[in-house]
Amino acid sequence: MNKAEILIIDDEPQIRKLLEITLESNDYKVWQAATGKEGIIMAANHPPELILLDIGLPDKSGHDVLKELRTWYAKSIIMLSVQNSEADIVKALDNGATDYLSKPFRSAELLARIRSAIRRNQSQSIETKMVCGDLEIDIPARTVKKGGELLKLTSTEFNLLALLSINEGRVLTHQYILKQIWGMGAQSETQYLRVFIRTLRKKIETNSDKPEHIHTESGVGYRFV
Amino acid sequence: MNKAEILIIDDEPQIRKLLEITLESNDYKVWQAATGKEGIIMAANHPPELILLDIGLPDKSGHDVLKELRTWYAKSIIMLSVQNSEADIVKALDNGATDYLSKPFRSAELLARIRSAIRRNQSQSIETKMVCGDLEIDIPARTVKKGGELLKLTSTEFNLLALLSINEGRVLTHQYILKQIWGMGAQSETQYLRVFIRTLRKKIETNSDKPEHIHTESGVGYRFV
DNA sequence: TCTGAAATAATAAAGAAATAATAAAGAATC
DNA sequence: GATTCTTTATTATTTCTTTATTATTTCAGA
Repeated sequence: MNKAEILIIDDEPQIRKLLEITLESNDYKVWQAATGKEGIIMAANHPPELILLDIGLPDKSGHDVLKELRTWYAKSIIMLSVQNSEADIVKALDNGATDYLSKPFRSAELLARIRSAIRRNQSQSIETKMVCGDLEIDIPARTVKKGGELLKLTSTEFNLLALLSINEGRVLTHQYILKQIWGMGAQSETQYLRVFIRTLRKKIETNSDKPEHIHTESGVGYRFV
Repeated sequence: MNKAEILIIDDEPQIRKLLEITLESNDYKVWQAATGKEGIIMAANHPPELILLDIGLPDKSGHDVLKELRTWYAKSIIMLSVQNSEADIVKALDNGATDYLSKPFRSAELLARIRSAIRRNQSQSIETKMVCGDLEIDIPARTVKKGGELLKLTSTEFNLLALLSINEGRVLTHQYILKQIWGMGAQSETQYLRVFIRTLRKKIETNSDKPEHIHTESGVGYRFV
């Protein structure tokens, strides 16, 4: 089996060294970047299985790097920060971080979180066929069945449903959904999204006035259940 | 197992004596300093697991000692204050104190606070998914479950609960919470906070008249337990 | 340690603002 | 030409903010 590749983006050499030793001795392949810019380039050239990203970078804040990465990088990103910056956590997680770890950290905990994050990457690609109540979604075949009967969805509708269902249970922000489905330019076109959510609900919900699958989180986004 | 070491910085000999007796009989190793200056030197030479710091010191104010310690000392600092000094307490918490106790204090409460503070030293990383009694808070997914059932919180309610729960056991001052959730401009809008605490309690507490999770610290702030 | 005034907190409720749902018509695409 | 997408306008809903009232806590003085 191939070693899973992990990219470390952190400006402190001793932290990078510590992470490198810990990770390589646990059979990961490690890549390193000292600045946000460098990290983004490395991730683009050679997308790793997981990124460890420090919040306090010299060139640009880790939050900005996170946002930039999240425009195209879908796998796990674990944020690292110094102690006592709880306010950063909610922000980072809102911007799409997978998890969060405060420095200094115990290596057992680091490894546990990395395993969990990588497992999540994989489950994303494995569970391509899912059953949610009366709904059956088959992503490779691009089909959706409700109560055994095939539904007719447009391409965009299907992409939207697939995105939501892969992230079952978690809230996806409007921004994130728009970026994923319509690309960078559409991030503020919330109205698009509403219209498509409407047509989707009409098709997949038994009663579209009382949606069971697609829940609205006012001010934030939508959640598939 | 080693005894945890606690440094007391207080000018009143009878208080030091009382603390010494209480703590040593509970299996802590106690160090003592009568002035701020002395305390800083002792802490530097031999960093303890926890510092108990009196706000009213003769040579320099406890606030200054706190600030100086916080430039390098990351572990817990519990402030001791006389009664009727909310302003001091708020100031101390905003300067990075872990907790506070008003003199005279009951020894059971002292010991409970010390245990909680020392526990926090040890688990330095912040959990993004936490279980508190019947509550389950998952920050990345933005979900809260009570007794296994999903609760419906608004965006602001969730942010508030996330902030409180990340700082479990600590008192967060009104000012701090307002700044974190509503931004700089809202620091004096204490009434906002009360209204949101109210709606949160209604949703997460079994009996909102007797809140188990969100405790009020009158004149100071709130504490999540 | 009790008591009452003052400060602080909790609560309810209504009005304002922000956000979301919906319908429907015009553009673009296949 | 039918389907799908985008835009606009309107209505509905949710959330936030403010105000007023009541309850609780704190603390000084007896």
